[in-house]
Amino acid sequence: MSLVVTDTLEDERVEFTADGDVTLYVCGLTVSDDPHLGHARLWFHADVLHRWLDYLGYDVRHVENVTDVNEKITARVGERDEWTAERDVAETFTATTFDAMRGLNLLRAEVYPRVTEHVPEIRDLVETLIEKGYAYESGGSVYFDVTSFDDYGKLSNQDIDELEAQGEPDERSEKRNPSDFALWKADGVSETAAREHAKHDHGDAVPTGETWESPWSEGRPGWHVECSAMSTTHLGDTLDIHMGGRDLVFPHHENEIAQSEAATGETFARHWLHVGLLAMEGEKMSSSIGNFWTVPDALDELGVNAIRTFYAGAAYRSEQALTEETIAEAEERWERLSRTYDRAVEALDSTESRAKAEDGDLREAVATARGDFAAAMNDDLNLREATAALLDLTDAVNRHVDAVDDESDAAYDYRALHDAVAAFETLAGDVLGLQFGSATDGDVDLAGELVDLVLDVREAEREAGNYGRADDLRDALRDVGVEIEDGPDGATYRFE
RNA sequence: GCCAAGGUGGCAGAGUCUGGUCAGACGCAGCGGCCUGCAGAGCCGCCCAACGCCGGUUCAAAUCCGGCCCUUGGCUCCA
Repeated sequence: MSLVVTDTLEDERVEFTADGDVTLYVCGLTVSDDPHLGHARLWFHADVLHRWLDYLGYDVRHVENVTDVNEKITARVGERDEWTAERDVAETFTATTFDAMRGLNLLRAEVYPRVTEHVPEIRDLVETLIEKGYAYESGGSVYFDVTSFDDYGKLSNQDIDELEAQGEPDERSEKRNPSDFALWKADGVSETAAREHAKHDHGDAVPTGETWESPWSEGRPGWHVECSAMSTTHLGDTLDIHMGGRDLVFPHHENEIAQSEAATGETFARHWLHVGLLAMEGEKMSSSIGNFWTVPDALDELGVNAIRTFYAGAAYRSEQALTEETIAEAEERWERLSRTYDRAVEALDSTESRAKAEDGDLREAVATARGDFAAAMNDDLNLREATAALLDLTDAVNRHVDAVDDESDAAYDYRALHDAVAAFETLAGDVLGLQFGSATDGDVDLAGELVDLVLDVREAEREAGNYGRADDLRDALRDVGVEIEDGPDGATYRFE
């Protein structure tokens, strides 16, 4: 059973194969603002792919770029007092991006290359393209001649003759063909661009951004060439997997292929995986239209596990709807997994747990869940099916624990529960990146002891028949985020 | 206008490559039951019902072919 993925270039499902190493390049993001849940969807799916490849035994070399040279970044210079240059803005949002990534429990990439660090490699690549006849200098800028690269359009099925002119009017006049794209741009950011993208009024002090020396002009790298230069620098001429948002297929990824393959003569990426966009109430999740939910806000409100469970609710290649309903569903699914995990661990630790007890149904359910999970993951990373396999296992665990609780002389099947817990930890934990168990820091320990005290009081009230008083205590605890559940062996609680 | 991805039950979301075994699994919402002082959690059962529209091919079409409608993304550096 091997991994099958949907490859945009082949336009079909293909079997993924690689020798021991896998190189994975992900088009990260432009650090011009706080990242939102749309960006995080790509990160999540790249992360789960990375985790699944790890699980399959590959050695994954994962690189994710950070674009820190951009008109939108420049446009924000001066918006805060400490933002005196493009780099200041970029540093602020690079930091919030890394915080967000850590908060989402993403595996670290091997490298997060930044454009500002790779200008020499970018210049070299542009020079190579000029030498080989694929690019030309014009007015201090350098453009890629799309008619010189026969395969141009193969990823997005674009026809050069059908494409409309790209770029500003003054840029178009410098180009040989309307669809030629810039590899190097003379001068800094234009005043119109800086004003257009700005969220504040620049007045007379319009920032122009950073510029670098080059054989053609003092200027800035083009918008597509950075990914070609950085991926090749860190992962070599041919990538195993290139991942990105579907909105980048054209022109960004198309242009990356043209630049890289023209320069090296090698296949740039063996597989192209594109993640569908996140739709928020029918609208694309984008900072430009205002319905904007940042990762830090979402982490505060929902927590990492509900967010990751939400993303696991739809295939990477499909669009996914972000609505109150779909978020609520994800929270329920996560709660169910988490509660069952806690219940299994508790049963495992209890004195009712026996090495010789045996529940054949539970043992079979664990094996089935593992098999179904792997089959779903290999089937183009079908995360909803994979999660369903885990939820089937929750049924079996709960049935087992219920059955034992109902009979005073029965015992938990230690071995089966141990297997079930291990399956949750490996598949939901390691592969899906969910984090079981509540925090165990000092604050929570103290809170737990206090809750126990309140529960003792409540139990006394219940025994005295003062149910109204008992319910008041339960409601009060819920108000501060502690959920009480009465069970056969007394009340248990969970921190929400 | 051109390119791309989609349109499946109340919601969400597989299946389309390889026509029949699947209109599947899981979850949410809803209904009934067990359990419970009540609630929650958990378990069991139910949920009559959906393949955008029109035509074609076929013994057989969600699936193949043709046309049309609609949504989203891209063609202005946006995951």
